[in-house]
Amino acid sequence: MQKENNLSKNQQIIFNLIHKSPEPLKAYTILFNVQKKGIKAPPQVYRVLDKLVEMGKIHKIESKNAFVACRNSDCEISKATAFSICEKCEVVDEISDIKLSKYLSNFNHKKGMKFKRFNLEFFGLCKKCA
Amino acid sequence: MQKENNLSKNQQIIFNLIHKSPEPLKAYTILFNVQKKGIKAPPQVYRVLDKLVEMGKIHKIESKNAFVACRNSDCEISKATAFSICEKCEVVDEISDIKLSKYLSNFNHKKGMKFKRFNLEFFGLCKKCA
DNA sequence: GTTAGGGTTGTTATAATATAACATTATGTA
DNA sequence: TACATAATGTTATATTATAACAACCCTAAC
Repeated sequence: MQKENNLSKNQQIIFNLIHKSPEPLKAYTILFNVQKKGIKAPPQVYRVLDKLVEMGKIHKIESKNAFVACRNSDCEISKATAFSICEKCEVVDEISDIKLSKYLSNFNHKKGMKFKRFNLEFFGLCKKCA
Repeated sequence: MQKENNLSKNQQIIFNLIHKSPEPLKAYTILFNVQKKGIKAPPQVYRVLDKLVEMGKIHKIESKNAFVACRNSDCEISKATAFSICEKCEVVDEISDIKLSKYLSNFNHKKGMKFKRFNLEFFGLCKKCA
């Protein structure tokens, strides 16, 4: 079992890269950037990405097939994620809004489905691009 | 300009297929199913899908790269979409909840971003699978 | 210390998803 | 008619993601 916050070599390399990136990174962008560090093939990247998502260290922006580091202590292992995405400059911000998070976590589907997790993506123009 | 609700041949073929499907359809599944009707290549499918999304006739389930017909009069050209997704049987339902839709449409980001659109995906187990 | 198990890594090949670029045909409208 | 716009057809290719298998490295139990 993975120790808390104790990342393996490849996990650390890829997490660092994503963490210091101001923008979401795509799997192959990551691959190109870590090849000099010995991570040479797609499966190595995708495996680490899956693991980091599972740990809640990063999130996948589904509409962009790209990954960002988690900046939020409220999303508890990626069970409640929300992002704002600028359609022009493509800046992505993780939204930390406890009210929003609670509202959605308590939302119950009419058809009796019990939700374990949600992902919300807002699109628009950021302050700079508006 | 496309007349309201007046679909072209390929659009009609692909919309019909998606509309009558109980589950989200992927682009290549669609392609295989319409090849007998003369739609032979991926770009033909993707173009129609883009157009139908733009018209609000279908929605893309981002986490599944699949498409469902819009069952909802409230999402006004796909500006406010929400889905429930069963992680076991993969059933997807479009959520029509005016309160939820209003709540999210009125949500304002702290950083001053003005949202034009959102997409929300809930995950869990449906009644049957729970 | 050895050995068994789980997690991680390395590697090759290939599957699945999506778009570029360009030629052609239809449709609506001045 | 003639022009503009949308839709279609086609080939090739780019991008995103996984299958499958071998090897390695812990560490906990015997």
